[in-house]
Amino acid sequence: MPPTATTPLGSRDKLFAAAAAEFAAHGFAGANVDRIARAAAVNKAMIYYHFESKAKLYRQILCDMFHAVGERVRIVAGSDGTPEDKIRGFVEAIASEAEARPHFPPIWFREVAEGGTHVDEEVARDLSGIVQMLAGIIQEGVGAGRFQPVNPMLVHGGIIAPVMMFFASKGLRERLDQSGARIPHLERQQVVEHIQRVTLGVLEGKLS
Amino acid sequence: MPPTATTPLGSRDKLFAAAAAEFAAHGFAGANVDRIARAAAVNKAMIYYHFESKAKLYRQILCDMFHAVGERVRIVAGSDGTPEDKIRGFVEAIASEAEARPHFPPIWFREVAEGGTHVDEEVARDLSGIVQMLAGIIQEGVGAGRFQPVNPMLVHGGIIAPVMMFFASKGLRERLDQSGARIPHLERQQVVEHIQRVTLGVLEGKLS
DNA sequence: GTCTATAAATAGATAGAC
DNA sequence: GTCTATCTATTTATAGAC
Repeated sequence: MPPTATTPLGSRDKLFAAAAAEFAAHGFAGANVDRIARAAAVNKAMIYYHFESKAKLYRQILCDMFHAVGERVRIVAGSDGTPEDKIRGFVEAIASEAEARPHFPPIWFREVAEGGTHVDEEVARDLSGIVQMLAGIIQEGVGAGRFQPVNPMLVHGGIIAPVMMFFASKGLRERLDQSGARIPHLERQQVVEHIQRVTLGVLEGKLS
Repeated sequence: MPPTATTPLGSRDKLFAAAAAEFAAHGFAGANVDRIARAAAVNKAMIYYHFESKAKLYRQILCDMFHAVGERVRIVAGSDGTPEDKIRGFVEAIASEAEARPHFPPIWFREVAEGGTHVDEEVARDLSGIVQMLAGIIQEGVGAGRFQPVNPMLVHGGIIAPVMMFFASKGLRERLDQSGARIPHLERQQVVEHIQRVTLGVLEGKLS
């Protein structure tokens, strides 16, 4: 049972949240269970009581992350809007999931860098499901004569990569700012709208 | 003196190459100096002889990486092609640097995820220099009446993110393939040309 | 469910011979 | 420049009391 306004966070949930932040900031290998326990204000032994090991805890977080994104995308793909609406909805879904779980973009970047070492069958299904659903939206648009056929992986990369990069690089951009680098500022809404427009432009064949 | 066809790799260069691969695969914290030494077929103590510490070795690799990319981009920005040529050249430069140094995309993703913890002043200069040069190319195109003014960071993210993602996710895509996920295949050239076309479309105002 | 104390393994780093 | 042996700190994990 997830915590609500009336049920305070139990030790399990507090550890889960602290671990997500720790893994995002330091990666799997760099994450420290003592630090997780301290941040959660829960005894370290509780990690092993609830999650069995650092690795299983990490996998749990990965699973939760991609399951949530998959569900969110499923709603968009299954809605009754136009293909254009669904593309916009897909971009917005990824962005708002990234915002709701700040650990999502950094953990995903690290997982990509690591070649998906920790990606088990369940996560793999969620991941490919997301691509399949995007491919379905494109197919729908093509069938309706509104989209050009474009390799779904090109479209996928054109959305996921910059959205994740925007959120994951927040810390680095601030750091560069303080180093005196005059990097133009970016706003969330600006980025989302840009990617929506570009993706639709690609699919509607405005670039040829 | 860098190694050439006639000068075989010294222990320093062998360690450098092995370390780059190790950091790419496991991250800074996850990298293991014993493994680096073994992969380089060089004694572990030589790491400390040549580089002083694991951290300094890592910074050296970061520096080298961004310095090379910066130089490459400088050549493109300073060439005498049209702004369109330079945009295409910029994309190609990033892609071919990523290909020449397979450790570049994964290390960069990890560094972004970590908020640039290991980014020192020198690397910060190279990084912001790359953005400035891209901004300069855009400005040039705007001045010539060929480009619309677009926030350089939007353009930058639209290039760097998907190019890095394409190269960094190679291992993960293979992994998903073997998990039975039917993910469409992507070819390097296809990706580069797509991003070139999209970026020019954005700058030439084809999307409004 | 929670906590203390500690086992057991790993890994960064160095001394010192050659 | 290279190598062996080793020191030391860190860290995952568990046993066992409450």
